[in-house]
Amino acid sequence: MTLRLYDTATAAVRDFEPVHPGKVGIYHCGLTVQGAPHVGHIYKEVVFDVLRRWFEYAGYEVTVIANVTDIEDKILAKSAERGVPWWAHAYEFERELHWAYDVLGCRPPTYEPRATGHIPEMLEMIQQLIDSGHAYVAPDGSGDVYFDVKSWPAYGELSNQKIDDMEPAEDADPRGKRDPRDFALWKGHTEDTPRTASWPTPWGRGRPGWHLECSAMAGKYLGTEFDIHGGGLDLRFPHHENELAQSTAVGQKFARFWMHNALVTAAGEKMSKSLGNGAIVRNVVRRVRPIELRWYLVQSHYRSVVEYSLASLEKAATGFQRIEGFIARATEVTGGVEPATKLPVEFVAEMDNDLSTPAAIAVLHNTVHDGNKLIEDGDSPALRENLAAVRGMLAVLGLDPLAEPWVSRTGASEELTEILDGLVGALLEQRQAARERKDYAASDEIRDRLKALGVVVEDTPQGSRWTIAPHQPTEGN
RNA sequence: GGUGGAGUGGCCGAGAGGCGAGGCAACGGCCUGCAAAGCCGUGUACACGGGUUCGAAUCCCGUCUCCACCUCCA
Repeated sequence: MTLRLYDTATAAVRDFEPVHPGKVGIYHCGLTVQGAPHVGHIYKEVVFDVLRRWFEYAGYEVTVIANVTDIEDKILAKSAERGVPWWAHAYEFERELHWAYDVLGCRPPTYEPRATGHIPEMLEMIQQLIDSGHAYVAPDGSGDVYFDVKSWPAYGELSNQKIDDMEPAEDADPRGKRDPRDFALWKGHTEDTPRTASWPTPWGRGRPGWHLECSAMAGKYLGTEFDIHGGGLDLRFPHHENELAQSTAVGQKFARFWMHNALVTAAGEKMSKSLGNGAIVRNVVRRVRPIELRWYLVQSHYRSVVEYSLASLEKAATGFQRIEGFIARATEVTGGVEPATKLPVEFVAEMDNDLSTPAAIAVLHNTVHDGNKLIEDGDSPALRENLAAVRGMLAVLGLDPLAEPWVSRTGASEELTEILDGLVGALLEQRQAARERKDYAASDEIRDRLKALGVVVEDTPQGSRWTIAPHQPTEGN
């Protein structure tokens, strides 16, 4: 069974064949660091983190490049509004973004180039495009440089559109464009933006057009032909279309596969359209644990829209707790096992099938179900194998609760955990004594008081065990 | 106007011509002092109208609704 992936450019699932055997190069468009990331932003990162882990499971050496767009019109506008330098604004949200990636258990890319760090590469590319007749300096003296879409017959190939059918931007200022559909490679400096947001070029001072940075950086770090280019579906056009045009116009083969994750909606609308803070990652992880948010996102197929709501998120969290409960109990019974490095064939088949995480998760659930039955007979080789498989499957999704980063985020130091274990243990001994003398009022009171503190007590044939409730109860929605 | 995608049981969410994915919730049972957890069982869902077929959620035709993109977006 080979890995098959959906390619937006050809609108079909096909076998993945690496450019270089045993290696994979992935470029995915990072974020424009203009504001606090919401669930939709983080979805892209989770999707590509799972893809990367899956390639690694298959034994590939993976290089992941994800850019940071740190100079762009919105950044200039928003920073001006706040009265903060644009670079401080960008950096603040770059850090916020990294925090969000990290808290969701997304491993950092191999490298994360910033647009402002690649101006020379962009200028070189612009010159090549001008020399080959695919770009022109605006005749209005603005310093703008545009890509000439009419000069590139393949333009529209990625999004399957014909130039003549496209609706020209209504409100956009045509400035010095030959055709309204031409797009900016470089934007000439204007007096209403800070001079620090401009760089010298042969065509005058200015700043990068949005699309060019990705072409320049993908080529620099992954080569003129690489395996996968990804991003949110909303980037397909114009961003990725334009990247493709630029890069192929300078003679590169560029990406073999284009992968686009579906968007996250809230109340039926694309998340970035619906304002409000409810979906900002930093706020969401106050309601559910980050691992539960990740689980929720991994539960749907990456090409299906995720209709976000706190209610469905909390239900998903309950489902994950079932799995965690099994892992905790099975680990107690077996003394713990390492996650499997060879996963169940059904799971592998689903993941190989264009990352069918929902079906793969069904396999995971079935395995947990079997494990819950095995656990009744105590420790056994079958149970160990089962637990290893469950953890292995979760690991590849970035969700093994006993692996980093989750395991070290229990929130308490080892000393405190020991103290707590001692205290709860003492109470449980008292409760057990009460139960033995059939003083159930006393025994239930201990259990109730612990529960009120967030400590859940369960009686098992092996004795009473306690766990900390996964999250503080939330009131309302 | 152009290009794509979606509508599945109370909820979430796969599947893409024939054996009831899976989860959450609910109900009954087992276990338990009672719980919790787990296990066993309970469901006749595929937007609507036609058609093709022995057989359609899946294919075809038509209709409705929703979403995304068309140079700011993950």
